[in-house]
Amino acid sequence: MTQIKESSTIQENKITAFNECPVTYVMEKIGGYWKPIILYHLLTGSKRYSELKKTIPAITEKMLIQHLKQLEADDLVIRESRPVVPPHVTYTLTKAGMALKPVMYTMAKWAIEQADTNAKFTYKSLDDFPESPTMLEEV
Amino acid sequence: MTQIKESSTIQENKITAFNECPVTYVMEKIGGYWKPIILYHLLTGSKRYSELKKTIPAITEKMLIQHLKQLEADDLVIRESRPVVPPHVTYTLTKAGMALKPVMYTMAKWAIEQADTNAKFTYKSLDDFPESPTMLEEV
DNA sequence: CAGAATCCACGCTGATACTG
DNA sequence: CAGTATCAGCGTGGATTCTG
Repeated sequence: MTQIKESSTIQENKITAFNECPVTYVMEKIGGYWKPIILYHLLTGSKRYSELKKTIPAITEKMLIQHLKQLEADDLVIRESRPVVPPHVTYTLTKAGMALKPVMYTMAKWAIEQADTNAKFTYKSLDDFPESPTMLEEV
Repeated sequence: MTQIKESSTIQENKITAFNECPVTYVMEKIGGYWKPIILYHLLTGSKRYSELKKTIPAITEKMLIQHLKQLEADDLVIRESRPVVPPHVTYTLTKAGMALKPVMYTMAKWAIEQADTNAKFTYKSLDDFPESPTMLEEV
């Protein structure tokens, strides 16, 4: 799954920025084309692998698996597999993953404010965002 | 300065995610190793090019210029150059750039909460974050 | 059903050298 | 002082094929 080499200058700088800048830290966790979308869908509750694939048709299996693995390694999601035939795997957000909700909400709010004239964001709008009473209070 | 080709599948998907997902939209604006750091320093007020370079020693000139140009193209910073010798160029945040403050604050807060045991983030902590009375209220 | 493995193209980043 | 130009390396994402 495309291992990351630990050497090389670019990784050095990545790690440096990662350690120095909390914003970069967040980017590393939820960056990439698909991670926000995956997280978004998991915010509404646990999902099976096939459900995620169905909900995000454009994503390739490799990308879905890869990002899910990264999210799992980052302790943002929990993978539960039942050793049955056919396989049954569900993905659930951890507490840290749930705590991302206000972060993503804040980002989404800014994005929509800045780009409201363009009427973009067919995928997610603030209205689509999963409701949570604690979501705004905790910010 | 490394033009982006408008074709290719990867850019297609990038644009798709960009249009569909506001979180990705934000990432595109403030993503990259250095942009958050640059923005962070500009949050404290306008800076000259040489000041930025001095404050962020690890960055190469190319990366600094490149990211500043992108930030300018994204209407996050304003570049003001005085046609004198020696050149005098200052960079200032736009309103949209200033509006990123609560976004970055929220992200930083999450990052620090998740990683507090590691005592990371020598560069920025919540204490270092520029104070602003409107910052928390608007969120 | 839920992956794993391989191959390859693209663009980002960095190093170095040069300029008005 | 404030940039530009060029070159090369690396990692990421995509397409395809295969498996328990």
